[in-house]
This record gives sequence, C-alpha cells and structure tokens, in this order.
Amino acid sequence: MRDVAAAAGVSTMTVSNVLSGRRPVSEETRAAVLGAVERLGYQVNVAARSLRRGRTGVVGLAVPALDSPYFSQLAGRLVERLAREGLRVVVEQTGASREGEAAAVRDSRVNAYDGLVLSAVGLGAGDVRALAGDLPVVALGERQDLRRVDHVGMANVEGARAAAGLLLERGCRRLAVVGSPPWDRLDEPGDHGGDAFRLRALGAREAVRAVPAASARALAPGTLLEDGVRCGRELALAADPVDGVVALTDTLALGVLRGLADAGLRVPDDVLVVGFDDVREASASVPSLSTVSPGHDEMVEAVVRLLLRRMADPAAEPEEVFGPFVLLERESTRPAGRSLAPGR
Amino acid sequence: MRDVAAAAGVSTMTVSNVLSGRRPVSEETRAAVLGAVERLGYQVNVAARSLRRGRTGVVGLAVPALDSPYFSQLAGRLVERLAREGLRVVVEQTGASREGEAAAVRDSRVNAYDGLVLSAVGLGAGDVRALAGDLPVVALGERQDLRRVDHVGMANVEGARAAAGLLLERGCRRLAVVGSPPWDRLDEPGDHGGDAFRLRALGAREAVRAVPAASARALAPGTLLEDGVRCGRELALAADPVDGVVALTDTLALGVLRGLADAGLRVPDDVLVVGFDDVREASASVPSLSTVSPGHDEMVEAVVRLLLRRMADPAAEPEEVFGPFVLLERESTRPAGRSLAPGR
DNA sequence: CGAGGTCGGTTTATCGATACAACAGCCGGA
DNA sequence: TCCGGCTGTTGTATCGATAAACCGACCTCG
Repeated sequence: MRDVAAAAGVSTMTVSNVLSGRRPVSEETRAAVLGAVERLGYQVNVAARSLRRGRTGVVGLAVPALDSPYFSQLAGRLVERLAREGLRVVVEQTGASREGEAAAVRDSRVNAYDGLVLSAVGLGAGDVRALAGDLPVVALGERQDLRRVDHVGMANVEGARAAAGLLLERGCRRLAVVGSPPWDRLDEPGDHGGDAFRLRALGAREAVRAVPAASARALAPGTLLEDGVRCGRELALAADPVDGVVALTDTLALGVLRGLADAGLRVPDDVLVVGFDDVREASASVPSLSTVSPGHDEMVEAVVRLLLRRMADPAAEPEEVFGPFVLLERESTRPAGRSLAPGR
Repeated sequence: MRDVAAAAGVSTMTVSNVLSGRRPVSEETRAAVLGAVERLGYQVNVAARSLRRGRTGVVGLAVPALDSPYFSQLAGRLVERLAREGLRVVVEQTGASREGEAAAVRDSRVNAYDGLVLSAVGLGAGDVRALAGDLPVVALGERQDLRRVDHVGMANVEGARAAAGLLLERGCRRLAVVGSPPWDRLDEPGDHGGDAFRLRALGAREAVRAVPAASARALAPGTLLEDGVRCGRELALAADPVDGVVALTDTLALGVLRGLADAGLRVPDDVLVVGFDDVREASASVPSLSTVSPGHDEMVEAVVRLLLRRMADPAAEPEEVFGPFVLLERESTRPAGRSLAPGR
C-alpha cells in the first residue's frame, strides 16, 4: 500500500480511504490512486485488514455431512445468499456428533469467523451458548430446548403429522415410521431435547393415535441412504406387512423405495411412502416421492437475517423463527390407478 | 499473549513457541504456559498469525454447484481429507461459468488462500495460469488443453467407451448419448479444449463406431436432474425409439430414468441406461443405475498430494494424474429376466 | 584448552492496514 | 481582519503473533 501511495503521490491513509470508502476522497486523488492500484496490480492484504478491523468477513457453516442432499442443497443456498452480503462461507463437517459440533464451534472462534451457522444435532442450546461465548451463532434445523440462542426451525411436528395424516387419509392402517426413536421415548426431551427426528416422530405419532384403527411401528436404522435401503428390505420381508411408510427424511425415504423394490413390493400399489425435506431428488425418483417441503427459501432468509442482526448487535434478544411447510403429493402416495400429470 | 506470558512468568515468544511447537520448550515452563492459557481462556489470533506467517491455512474449493451430488460428494471427501492435513476448506460456487471461475481464482488471491482446488469447466490452463499468478492451483475433473497446470483427471474417454460398449454388448443398437455436444463437433477442442462432456462423448462415439450396425444420436439438454427428466421424456416420445441410453453424468442418468418412467417405458426391459460418476444415489435408484466409477479416493489423494507439493515448491514441474475407472453393472443394464442380488 | 555446538530462553523488528487525532486550506459571517 | 466550521489529507500508534538474532550456560571434541 505504501508503494501505491508513493506512485499516486499521496499517503497510505488516503489509499486506504479510497479502497475502503470509509472517508470521502476528492475525485482527482481518487482517480490517481485507482490508477496506481491498477498499474501496480495491488491487492489489499486481508490478513492485515482482519487483524486491524477485528472482523474477517467469513462465516462458518457446520453441517453433519456435506454429502447428504439436504445439507448440500442447504449449503449451496446459503453460500450463494451470504455471498450477496459480502460474506464468505467455510464449510465444516461435524459428522453429526457432539464432539464434531463442539469442535466446529471452537474452530470458529479460533479462526475468528464473524459468525457460525450451526446445523446442530448433538448440541443443545446450553452447550452452544457456553461454547460460543461471544461468537454470533444461528442454530438451524431443529428446535432447541432453551430459548437462549438464535434459531431457525421448521415445522417438524406439524409437517410430520400432515405426512402421516396423508397416508391415513389414503387408507393406510399399518404404518412404519422410519427414522423414529422408540415410540415410548418420544416425550423425554432426550439428551438435549428436540432433535428433528424426535419431533417429526412425535408428529407422526399424533396422527396415528388420532385414528383408532391405525397402528405403527418405529424404526431407526440410521440416517444414510443405505440405511433406508436396508430398512425398506426388512419391512418388505417382515412377518406382518405394512401398507404405509413415513420416512422422516427424504434420504431415508428414497432408500426405502429402493429397499421395497429389492423385495418386489411396488409403490404405491402395495405400499405408500412419504418423505420429509423436499430434496431435489424426491421429484425425480421412481416413483416420485411425496414429501413435506419446509420453506427452504424462507429459512435461508431467516438465517441470514438473524445472523446479520446478531453480528451487528451481540446483545440482541435471541429470536426463534419457524418456516412454513407444504405437503407435496406425488406418485408415491397416489392410490393405484390414479395417474398424474408428469413433472410434479 | 502478553497477558499469558505475564501470568506464566515468561516472555511472549516462549508462549508462542509452546503453542506453535516451533521450538522446544522445557517441560516445566511448557506446563506453566499451558496452565496460564487454560486459566485465561486464551486463544491465538489467527489474523495476526496469518499476517506474520504469510500463510492462512485455508484452501479454496471452487465447484460449479454445491447442490449437485457429484460435486457435493467430492466436496465432502476433500473437506475431510484436507482437515487431516490441518487445512480448512472454503467452498466457492462458480455456476459453471468462465466468469464465475475467474472470480473464484481472483477471490482466492484476494483472500490469500494458500491454495485452490478448481473444478474447471470454462477456464483453460492458459487462463488459469494467467489468473492464478503465484497461487497454487490444482485443476480437477477434466483434461486441460495445456500441460501448464497441476491437474487431476479421470478416464473420461475410456470410461465412456466402456459404458457405451456395455450397452452394445447387451444388444443395443440405437443409442442416445445424453449430455453430448453435437456429434460432428467433438473433435474440435472447443473453446478451451477438453471439457468432460466432450471427452466422454468422444469415448461413447468410438464405441458406437466400432459396431457397424449401431447408430447413436447426441442430446445436450443441460446438466441438471430436471434436464435429464425432460430428455428422458423426449426420448420416450420420439418417433424413432432408442434401445439404450448413455448418460454422461449420473445426475442426467437418474433424470432420464424418471423421464422414461413418465412415458411408461421400463428400464431395463424396454431401454437400457448407463451413467457416469458413481454418485451415491446411483446405487439406490429404481432401477439401480449401472455407471462408470472413477476412482474417487485415488483422485482425492492425488489432489491433496499435488496441492501440498505445489504449496511447498511453487516452481515444481506441473503434473497430471489420471484416476482409474471401474464399470459397475447394476439393474439398469441387466437384460430383462436376469435378476440380481439385492444391494449392488 | 579453545573452537564450535546445543539448549532454553529473551529482545526487537517486522508483517500490512487502519483508527484517530491533528492539520492545512478555504469559505462565509461578524 | 479574524474566527468557527467544513473538507480533504497526513503522521503515527496500534492490532497480535512471530522470525531472526542474540545471550548465557553448559557440553564436546580435536
């Protein structure tokens, strides 16, 4: 910067002012500075700027795994949206573990990110607050037990109730809820209360209990596509067959579709299936997957708003935002015989 | 750091040495320092460290889009692998455009990343060299026209040849190559020579030409899942039917499966389909998708090796590495009637 | 016995940008 | 003529960590 200043015949401070726009500079000197910058190919050193300013312009995004459609699609949206605010995003993978998430929070502080978007599965609000200290954090994707951290959630209970409700309405009476913790442990808030699976399972259970003739079993095979496949196979081969499957994520649902197919069961002729998340792939599977679509865009907007707000005002009162949901019906729950227009 | 030094009764430099491990420190002072660090809750300021060291410990990863399975799965692998080298990864989305990629390279310099992994689709090696300057860059995923930049590629031509060969071997004679540029323009290196689609198309064409009775048409609908769906529908409704589809990416292939289903065509009974990339979803589609699996792990290892090498020695001779490939046969190309063990 | 090496530690001078206070002109009003 | 207020510009201290040189004290080896 000193070289540029010399070349333009001004002080370094003036160069700084031109480049950051913090203080007004006369048109002619400004032109001279920009000319010199161009000529010398100068670029500001972000490390030095960060050191002095105390901010980095980088926010962390911690997700359980990047290679899952829901999170990678979320990451894509968020990266793009935050770029418009002049913020870069670094992605951390937590492996869906408490330790991984704690490490991500620590990392964010060590690396002096300006903020962190944490898609927490293991950490509760208490932990987050304790670990984060003064780091702005927005929790994402599930209800936190305490109201002490900014949080963007989705309508887990309501969405899952609607999903299960759809199957019941379509005539299913013997359901499986894939991804659900044991049926009788849903009411305890769990380790840190409120993971998405528990809440969604709760919603599904509500719907089932509202129909006397209906029964359901809970299955928690894991969260991967392969887990869904395995689960679908087991369901198909089980002694007592099911006629409807509520999968608590689309990834599981897509796996279930595959698993059922392995065993020769047809969807929706023999079994109906509904998912949750509305990932891209759900619209293009065979059969296409009915699913609960949380308001992706609304949630991203809310995350950005809360994050910027807290970065601006660390003392702001924590806020919770819940996105809307829409139940999308596709082939996987159409009663046999009723066809549908292609593409939805 | 000064406070810690005071609390431990040593100099700041000793604290620095304890924390960075650059120079040996006696066991007792080390303990005293760590104690003070713990007690005061001290954390190093990375901005200051970066300023002084001239390195940031961050590398960029520029991909066309995060929400595509291939790239998000790649990103996941790379994030994880580079973490083991003590490097963080920030992800940029280029939108598959020349400008986006150029911006990513510029950004990497502005933000002083230590290196960049560039999954280039628009930029040629010449551009990369010019833009990158002294920034260590490893290009990924397609053959570069010139040998002037480190590059990890896959067996595009050979893999696609094998894929098309499989269909021909299975008796297909009227193929479609989805994602292929116009058949007669494959030999020109294009704008900057060697995008993956062109090379894969070349491979497919070679296989087709080797069988006199076989013919093929090229279709380039785009790269998204939806593009594949549309294409599948069009193929199904076309006046002259096809009996085999080579889709140049799995994402397109999965879309094609859906599009064909929309029109009532069955895979593999009416049409065989093969993809390329071996994304996770390919193993769990209905029918499961035969595909060309590039050596994912080998490629990631190669990227890491080349990147570290160049970061250590900017003057090293550029190197090219090509991964192996394996053709995985699944349901989508099994001749009708021949069933298969579940899971593959 | 002296040259040279190792060990654990300190001192000092940066890295590059920016906050802040100070200051030089200049204008309008008293 | 002088003064307060404005605009545009500059000097300088500072952000926090670390590379490099340096310092005793002790050891080794020819």
